[in-house]
Amino acid sequence: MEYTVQKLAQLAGVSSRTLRYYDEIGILKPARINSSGYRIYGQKEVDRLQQILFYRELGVNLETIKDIMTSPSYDGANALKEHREQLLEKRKQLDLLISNVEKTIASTEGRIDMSNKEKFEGFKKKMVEENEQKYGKEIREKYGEETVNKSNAKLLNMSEEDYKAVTQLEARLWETLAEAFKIGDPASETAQKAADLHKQWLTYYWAEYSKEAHAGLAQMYVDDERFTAYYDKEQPGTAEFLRDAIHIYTGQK
Amino acid sequence: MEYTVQKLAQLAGVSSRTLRYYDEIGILKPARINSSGYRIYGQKEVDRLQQILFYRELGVNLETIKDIMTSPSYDGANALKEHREQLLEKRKQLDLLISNVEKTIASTEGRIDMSNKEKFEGFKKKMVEENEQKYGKEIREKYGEETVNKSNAKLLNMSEEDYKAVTQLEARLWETLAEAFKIGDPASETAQKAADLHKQWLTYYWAEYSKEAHAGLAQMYVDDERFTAYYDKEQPGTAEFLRDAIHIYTGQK
DNA sequence: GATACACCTTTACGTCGCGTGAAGGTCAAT
DNA sequence: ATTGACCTTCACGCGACGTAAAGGTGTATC
Repeated sequence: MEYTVQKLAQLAGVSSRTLRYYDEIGILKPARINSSGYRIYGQKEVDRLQQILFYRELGVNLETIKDIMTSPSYDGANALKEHREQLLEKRKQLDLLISNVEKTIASTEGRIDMSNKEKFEGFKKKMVEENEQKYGKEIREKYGEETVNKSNAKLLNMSEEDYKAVTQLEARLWETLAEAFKIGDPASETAQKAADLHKQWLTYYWAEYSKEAHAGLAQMYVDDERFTAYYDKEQPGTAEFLRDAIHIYTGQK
Repeated sequence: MEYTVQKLAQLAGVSSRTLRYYDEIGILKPARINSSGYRIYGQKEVDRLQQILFYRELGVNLETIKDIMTSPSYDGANALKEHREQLLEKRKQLDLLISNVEKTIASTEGRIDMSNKEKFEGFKKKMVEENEQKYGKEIREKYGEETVNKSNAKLLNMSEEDYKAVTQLEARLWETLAEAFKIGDPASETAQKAADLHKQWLTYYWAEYSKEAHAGLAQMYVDDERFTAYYDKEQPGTAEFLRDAIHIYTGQK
């Protein structure tokens, strides 16, 4: 079965403009162009569009969708399983919102008390996800598409549980780093502990860890003002110190 | 408890830019501006922001949110009840998508057959809603904010069931209209039946029906080329015929 | 073959809801 | 006074299309 633009648009519930745009940006090319110059889509494109719409529904931007789906490691069957997991996550968030609105109703009726913080339960999760997407972009600019495609795919799998774990890792990293800085030796046991915590933190963002990449990222913390500022905010010199500790940890120095 | 921009932004999980933008477009004004020119938000604004975020979560554009919330008939407690209903609807749609992805997985594993149409179940609903929002805008341009605010509020309450009913009404309207046109008399029983069906169709979009508004809309069908084209697509002259039938129905002629 | 209508193409400008940054002011702790 | 966090306004840019113009194609009907 073949489809021209409007036929496929109607089938999928998108606009023909969307399909032309997707062709233009290379995310969904037609199977062929007929003698009149018309786009002709086939079964493969139907299935691909479905996947795109799932990613879109999950809030993934088109550039990232394209990266993921053009990666050699992309596997349609696995992607579907991931979509399912993400959709279940999304439903959890929606359940949070439903619970929130029900509590708010009870609160306005004077049945319960509700803090201002609770009033935004379920909305906040979104912001966290957006920040994580943004951070992924920073890494891309430094390390290229291949690494980041993988990390984005992994990123989308991060559960609430993982997120908590990451947050805790980060907190421990800061503590350990501050302590190690006081000791003053990037080779100390404490500093090496910090480097290890940093590695563990990274494994939540990187699908594959390598010492080279770790060392390179540490160098970036010192070379890039924004990262330096971030790490030095509590104690100037922290970015350099962490870079040194990581270089020792990874055997680059 | 009072909040400056960042405090409220953090509480709610939005950006400070968002809050400034909301002030700028008049959707969420601060309680006051302090002597330094800083925006200061209070409890009322916290609650209002929560409502805005619920509407936003439900896909309502900011202009419409503003209209709804500034309408004299706006009632925060009722809005919360509506949010709840809409969120439950949204969950139904999400369940459709989850069901879809599960079926697609089963299909790729060869366990079931799945049509291309089924592959887009759950995505299509969205497009319908978007079209309805757009249509609401058409009416606004002709009838002003007051009527449309109410119709938008009603629009958001439209359930799947209502939607089906509307679709069926529309189908019957077209049938009856075609039949009445053949008879050729806008005063005929059939034509009056069509006008009545049209009224019933309208009650899904208008919170309040009036004969004047109905007659005015019918005139608009003839005056505005786009509506005329829509009604004349199967039989030229249909827009005028329907206008006449409605004028008789509403006693305007 | 001509006509009408629905659909196709490309090009191009615009919209919405912010994100980002610049330039400069304010607050609070040291 | 200094520093760092936060505030303001202004302004440009972005992603994902929506809309329209100008012109070509397919199909049914006369």
